[in-house]
Formats: sequence, C-alpha cells, structure tokens
Amino acid sequence: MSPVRVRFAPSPTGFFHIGSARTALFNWLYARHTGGTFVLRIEDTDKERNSDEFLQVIYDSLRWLGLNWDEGPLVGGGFGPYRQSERADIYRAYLDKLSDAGRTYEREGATFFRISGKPQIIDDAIRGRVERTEEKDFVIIRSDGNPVFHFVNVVDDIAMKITHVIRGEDHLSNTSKHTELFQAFGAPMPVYAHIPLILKQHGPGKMSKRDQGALIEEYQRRGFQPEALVNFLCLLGWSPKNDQEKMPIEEIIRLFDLPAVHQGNARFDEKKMAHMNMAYLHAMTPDQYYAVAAKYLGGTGFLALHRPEEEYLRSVLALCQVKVRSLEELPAAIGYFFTEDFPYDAKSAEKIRSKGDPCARLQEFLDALTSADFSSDASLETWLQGLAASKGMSTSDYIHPGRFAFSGGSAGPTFYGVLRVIGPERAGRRIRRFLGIMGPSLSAQ
RNA sequence: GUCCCCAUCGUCUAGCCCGGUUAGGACACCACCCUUUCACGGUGAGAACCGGGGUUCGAAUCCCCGUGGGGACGCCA
Repeated sequence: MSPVRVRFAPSPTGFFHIGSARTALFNWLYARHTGGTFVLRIEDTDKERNSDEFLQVIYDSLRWLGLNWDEGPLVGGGFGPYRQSERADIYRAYLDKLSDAGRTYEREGATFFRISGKPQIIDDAIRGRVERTEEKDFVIIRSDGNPVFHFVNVVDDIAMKITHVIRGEDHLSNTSKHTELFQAFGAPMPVYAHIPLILKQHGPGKMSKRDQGALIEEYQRRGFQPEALVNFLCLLGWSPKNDQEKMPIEEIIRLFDLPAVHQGNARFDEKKMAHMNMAYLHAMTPDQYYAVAAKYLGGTGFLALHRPEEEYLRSVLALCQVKVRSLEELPAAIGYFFTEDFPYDAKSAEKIRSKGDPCARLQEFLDALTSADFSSDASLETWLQGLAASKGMSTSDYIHPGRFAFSGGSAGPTFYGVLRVIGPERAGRRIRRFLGIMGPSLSAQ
C-alpha cells in the first residue's frame, strides 16, 4: 500500500473554528500514526470572502495547537503551490481533460459538469458503505471564470496524490459529486472518512462561529493550554477504549485509528474542557507553570501594572498553582500579593468580627512577629503555635484575621505559605493597615 | 420537501462487529473525608441501553418499522 497522504484544506473565510481544528487534528493524528504526510492546502477560490488576515489565523492556530504540516504554504513540498489561488494552470489543464471527454458544457457563462447519474457507492472508513445518487449536473467553473470548490477539491486531491480524505460529516452528501469527478478523470478514489460533527452545548444544531467556545483564538486568548485542548478535542468523537482520558500526545498518536472514530455527533462541554485544562496546569513543574503563567499575566497587562520582581512572582505562582483552576483566575487570585491597596471583602470582614476580637489577636501577632522564623511554612506554624499557646488561644484565632489582613478575603493558599511569601515587612504593614481601618470601626460598635 | 448519516447516564464515552456484564469510566451534580479558608485530592450516592415489532433458550448487542437528532440540497467552502 502506498504511503498515507492526508490533507487539511481550510478556507480562509473566517476565524478558526473548533470543528476545523478537530478535522485538522484527526488528519494530523492519522498521518503521525501511519508515518504518512500531512498536507496543508488553502482553499481560497472565493476571492470575495478571503483575506490574508484570516490566512494568518489558520497558520497561527495550527502552530499553537502543535499541528505542524509536512507540505504546504511556508514549508513547501513537491506538489505545490499549496494555495488554490495560485493553481489556475493546473485547473485549466484538468478542465481540458474533462472537456475533451465530452463531460462539460456551458450555460449562462458557467461551465457545468455532466454527471453519470449512476449510484455512487463509497466504503467510508468510519461510516461503512454509503450510497447516494447525484441527480443534477453541477457548476465547476463560475461565470466569472473561477473554479468551484467541488472541482478544485477533487483536482487537488488527485494532483497531490491524497490517499485518505478525512473531513466533517457535512461533506458526506457532497461525496457523490466528488466520486463522479474522480471517475470522470479516471483517477483512483481516495479512502473517505467522514467524522462526526461537534454540536453546540445548548440548543439545536452544530457549533457555529458565534457560540461560546467555538473559536480557537478564544482559547489562546484565555490562556488555555493547547495540549489540553488537543487532548479534549480528540476525545470528542474518538475514544482510546481503555478509559484513559488525559494522555500524552505520543500515546494518542499510537492509539488513534479511523475505525475507532464514532459515527454519532458529539456535544461540546465547556466544563469538561475546563477540567482537562486544569489537569494539565496542575501537572506542570513549577518552572513550566511559571513560564505559561508569566506569559499569560504579561498578556493581560498584569505584569506592566505591578512590575513584580521575578523571584517574588515565582514564589507567588508556586504557592498558587494548585489553588487556581485556570490562568484566567490568576489576576484576581493573586492581586493582593502585589499591591497594598487591595479591597476588604465585606462578608469576610463580618465573619472575622463575629468570631472574636481580630484587632487584639492581630496586635499580639504583630508584637510577636519579630521572633517569627520565616525559613519555612513549618517553622512559621511552630512559631504561631507558640504564640497561641502563650495567649491561651488557638492558631485559627490568628489565622482567620491574619488571612483577612493579608489578602482582604477569606480564601486562598495555605496561611503559612502566604505569610512566608509576603514576608515580615508586608505582613507587618498589612496588619497595621488593618488595625488603622478596622480598629476604629470595630470599637465604634 | 428530497436525499444522506446517526441513536448507551444531563454531557463525553466503554461494551455492539464475534448475543449471556451487578451495563464500566470521565465531566457535571450531591454527600462525606482531608483542610485554618478556598481549591485540589480521596471515598461514596444518584443517573442510561429512544419506542415498537421480530430472530433467539437468551438482545444494549442481529433484522425491520417508527420516533428523535444531525447534515446536505449555492455560479459558498
């Protein structure tokens, strides 16, 4: 059997859709699984709707997802050019073959293809036998001289020696047009594999451009991990059948195969996507996490605003990695580490007040602070236990007001971790701020 | 309307091809544990074979018919 050649053939007419991403992914996986070639071809025959800006979106999205192409724009290959707008000569030559065989005619300035009208039967690698009969001749060259999708798609698949056409089910009904053309050219038919569609998570129909989570650039912007998105996407319509979900890409490549792809459509689920993303974030080493988190924070303007020292930022991120579910939550979750002007949460304040005398505890805490050992969370814990014991209090009598004074809220990483990272200077300053603001209002009641 | 495809927990799915399972896993939800908090993590609970006919000793699994869902019917791709 000849080596596998698959292609992803997007049209630069819009943003990069999650369904397109999965089609690209399945093609890429099949190429990598079989040791074949993954071709990128740009179907830009519709001049009205194409733009270089969209072209760039395709390149960026594929690269971000890690779906490198072996042949195509920017990388070249033996079957170029890889943009249909540059292949007019090839289409002319193939059109002549059809015309010479008497399979074309003109009407109203457009060139029509004369179908055979015979039942078209394909043995789809995913669907099995599918039969459909094409009933009408169809346009292959528009009256403005530009070739139509069905024509260029088939011509290029022939010219580029594509062996497997892996595409969305929305093309299944078009396939009879395509097989008619393959036969008219006397070309061998590729193996077809029609993958299920991704349905929108709420409401009827397939996922459309306007749906939440439909665009790859959205995930990019929101700081999702591309590996997590790829992992999630391959589980939409395919399964390794062994209950594995989070898998390294090498494992996915090893296990992926066409017959295991489902026939039914799959509904998108942002919660499961978010969970996968979290799993990848939590599995990172502190260095890896720092790299992606710092990059994300840079993009949001957080870094420009607070200008943190690298070592301090590193400590904060190491402390918060397991506490935060996505990079998006980061700015809100770690803001108080970098400013003295963080707000006090009213509800948390109420809770603190109701539980005891936070000002008295924090005054004691402040007085004892110079004797605290900041070398580790454990040494701080020992120190606080000593303080609590000497005052006849429990550590939580200090922890809750302390957390509030340090962060303005009641949730966050371990208290001793926060104390260690912010250090004695900030800790003292924040307690004095708390006493200054909250002391008078408390005694007034 | 015509044609094509599909059908297991709310969702993603395993099991189906080669009939015999307490129908398994994950997300979500709920409870408990862990914990100074919030998460994470752990344990547990609830939750499905679309309906009807066949075939068979026996059907989620094979066949047919309904129903439901999806897609295609452009001088878009």
